[in-house]
Amino acid sequence: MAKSAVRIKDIAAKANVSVGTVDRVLHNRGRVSEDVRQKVLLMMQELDYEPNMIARALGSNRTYELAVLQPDHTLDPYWQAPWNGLEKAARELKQYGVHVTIHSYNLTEVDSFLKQAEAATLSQPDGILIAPLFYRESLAFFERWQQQGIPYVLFNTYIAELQSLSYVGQDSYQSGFLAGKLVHFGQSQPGTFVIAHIAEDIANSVHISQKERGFRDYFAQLAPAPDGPPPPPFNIISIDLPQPTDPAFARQLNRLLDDEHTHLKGIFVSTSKAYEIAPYLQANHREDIRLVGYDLLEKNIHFLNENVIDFLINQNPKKQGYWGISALADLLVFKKKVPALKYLPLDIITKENLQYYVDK
Amino acid sequence: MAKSAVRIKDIAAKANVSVGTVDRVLHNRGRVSEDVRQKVLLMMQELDYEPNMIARALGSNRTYELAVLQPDHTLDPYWQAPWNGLEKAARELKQYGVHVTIHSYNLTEVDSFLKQAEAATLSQPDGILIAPLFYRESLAFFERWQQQGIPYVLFNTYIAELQSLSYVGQDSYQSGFLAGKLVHFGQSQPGTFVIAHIAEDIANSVHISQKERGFRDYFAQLAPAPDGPPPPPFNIISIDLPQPTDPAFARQLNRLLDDEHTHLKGIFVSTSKAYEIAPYLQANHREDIRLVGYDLLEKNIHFLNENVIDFLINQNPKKQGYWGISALADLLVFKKKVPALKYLPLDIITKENLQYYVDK
DNA sequence: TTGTACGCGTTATCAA
DNA sequence: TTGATAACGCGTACAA
Repeated sequence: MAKSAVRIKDIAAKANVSVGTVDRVLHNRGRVSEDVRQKVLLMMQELDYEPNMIARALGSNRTYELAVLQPDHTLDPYWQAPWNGLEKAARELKQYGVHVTIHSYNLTEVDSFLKQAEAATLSQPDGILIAPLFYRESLAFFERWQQQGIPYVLFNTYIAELQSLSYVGQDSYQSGFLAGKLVHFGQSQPGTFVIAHIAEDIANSVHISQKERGFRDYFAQLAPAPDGPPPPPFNIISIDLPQPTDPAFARQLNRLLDDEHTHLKGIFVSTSKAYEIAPYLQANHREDIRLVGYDLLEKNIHFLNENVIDFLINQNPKKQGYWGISALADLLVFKKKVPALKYLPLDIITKENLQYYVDK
Repeated sequence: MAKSAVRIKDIAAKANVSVGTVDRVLHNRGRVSEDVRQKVLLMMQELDYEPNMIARALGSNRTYELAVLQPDHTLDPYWQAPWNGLEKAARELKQYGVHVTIHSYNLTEVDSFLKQAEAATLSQPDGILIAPLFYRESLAFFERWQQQGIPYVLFNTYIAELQSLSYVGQDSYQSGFLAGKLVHFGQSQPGTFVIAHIAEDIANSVHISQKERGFRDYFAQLAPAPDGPPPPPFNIISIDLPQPTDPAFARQLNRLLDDEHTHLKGIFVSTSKAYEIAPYLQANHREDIRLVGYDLLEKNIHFLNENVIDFLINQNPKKQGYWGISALADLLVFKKKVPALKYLPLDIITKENLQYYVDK
C-alpha cells in the first residue's frame, strides 16, 4: 500500500478550511488564527502529508540564483572536474528553477578573487558555493554573507567556520593517513619515506599540513603490535620543492634520489603534481620507489599506466562541485536538512581500476 | 542568458497551430498532416525546445509500475545493499509516478525464483529489474518479456543478452584482474597465489569463472618487461572449498596453510565470503599471507580492521540497485537514452578509507 | 485533421 | 482572518 497522494486539498477538506488556509500554515505566512492553525497542523500529521515538490516547483514560479566562486578551470586543470560537477548539478536542477552563475578567479591573484567575490556578493544570490583558497580574504566575505542572510557552502578547501551551511570535500588528514598506508604497504625493510610539497606555501595552507600530519601519524601508529615483532625503523622526512621550472627543483630531487644510504622506499606528493616527480624516477629507472599522489589528471594517468606512479588518491573533485550545488538546492528548494559536513570518498586508484573513475 | 522556458505554447504560436497539434507531433500520435508536421518539427528545432519534465509528470497523471526480482535480503546479507539502493531510487522517483514492487526469491531454491518471476510477469509491469542468478530459468522469462514488450534491465549478474535494455553491475573479469594486482602488489619473492571458491557451482556461474580468468591473466601479463628482469615464477592455483560448515572445509584449508614448500603469498576469495578464511589465518598467525575479497559485509569489515583481510573490492551493490531502477525510469519517464552497459566502479577498500564507503 | 478546455498539486493574488 | 481562483507547462478527452 503506497500511501498515495495526500494533497493539500485533502487536508483542507478534513480540517474544514480552504486550501489557501492550509498553504498559509504550511509556510507559516501568518494571518491565520491559532486554533485553525493547530487543527490544520494536526490533520497534516494524521494524514502524514508530504508536499509534492514537482507541483510546487511548477506552481511557484520562483527561481533561485546560485553564485559559485572557484578558480578558473582554464588556468589549472584540476578545476575542470569541479566545474563539470557544477554544470551537471545545474543541468539537473534547471527545471526546478535553479540557476547557477560561476565566478572564476585566478588562483594566483588575490585581487582577482576579491573582484569576483565582490561581484558575486553584489549579485544578491540566494546561495553561494565557494572554494575558499584565500583564507584570510574569504573570512570578510563570510561575515557579509551572514549579515545579509545568504547561505553559503564551502567546498574543496576546509576552513573551520561555524556559520557556513556545510563543507563538502575531502578529509585532508585522513587522505594523508591513507597515503602513508599506500606507500608503506608490503614494504617491510627499513628505509625512508618522503612527503614532497611542490611549490606550496605550507604555512598558509591548512590542508597541506593536515595531509602531512596524517601521513606521519600513519607511521607513528604502526608501532605497537602487542605480540609481533617491532616495526622496522622508518625514517619520515618532508621536503619542500620549488616550482618545477626552477633549476633548484631538479637539483634537490636528484640529490634525494642519488643519496645511497637514504634507502628511499617511497614518495608521497601532497598535491596533484605527482607527474612532476615521475619523470625523474623513470629516467633513473627507479620505478621501485613507490610513488603516490593525488587526482586523475591526464599527466598523472599517464605515469600510472607506465607503472611509475603506483597509486593515485582520487579526491572526487567532480562530486565536490556536484554535491556543493546539491546542498544549496536541498536547503532552498527542497527544504531538506543539510549535513554540516560531507566528506567525499578517498578512492584508491590503480592502473587496474582507473577506467571506472575517469570522466568519459 | 539561460535559454529560459520555451514552451509548447511558444512553438504552437510560431507555427500558427494549436498546442494540441504540437503535442501530437511531439509524441507522434499521427493524425496530423505531413506539411504541418514538418513545420512544427522545424520550429521545435529552431527554438531548441526541451520538454519540461516536471510539468509533464504532473499533467499526465500516469504511473509506472516497476517490478524487481532479487534474492531475499533477509536470507543473505549481501542483498541488503542492493535493496537499500532500490528503496532510495524508489523514494526519489515516487513523485514522478514511479512505483516499485520487490519480488524477493530464495536464492537457494529455483522454485522460489520461478514463482516470483511468474508473479512479477503476471503483474504486467511497465518495466522489470532482475538479478538473474538462475541462468537457465531466467532465459525463458526474457523471452516472454520481450514478446510482451516489457523492457527489462539485468543487474549484479551479467548474462550475455542482446534484448535486455541494459546491464548494471560490475565487470567480473576486471575485478579478478584487479584482485591479482592487490594480492601481488609489493611482493617480489617467488611463491604461490591462490584463488579460492567457497561453495560455488563454478560450472554454472559465469561471473565466478570470469573472475578467475581475470585473476590469472593479471599474472600472465606480468611477464614481458622488455628491459627489466623477468618476473619471479609465480604459481597460481585455484581451490574449490565446500560449505564452511563441512569438516572438509577446515581440512582442505589447513592442508593448504601447513604445506611449507608452497610459499603461499596470498589468497583471493572469489565471493563475499573472505570472512570464512580469515579466522584460519588469524588463528595460525599467518597475517603475512595477503587476503583479498569482496564486499563490505560486517564480518569482512571486522577482519579488515584486524589487518587479516588486506583489501576488499567493493562492487557497489547499493548503486547497482539504485542505477538499475534509474535506468528503467530514464527510459520510461524521462525518455532518455540508456547505455546498454553500466559498469560500476571497483572500489579498493582498506582500513584507512573504509569509513567513506559504509552505508551510514 | 485540428482546436478547445479541463485537470494535475501547488502557489499567489485579491476580494470578502 | 479567510476563501475563491487564476496561473505554472503539459497531457488528453472531446468537440469541431
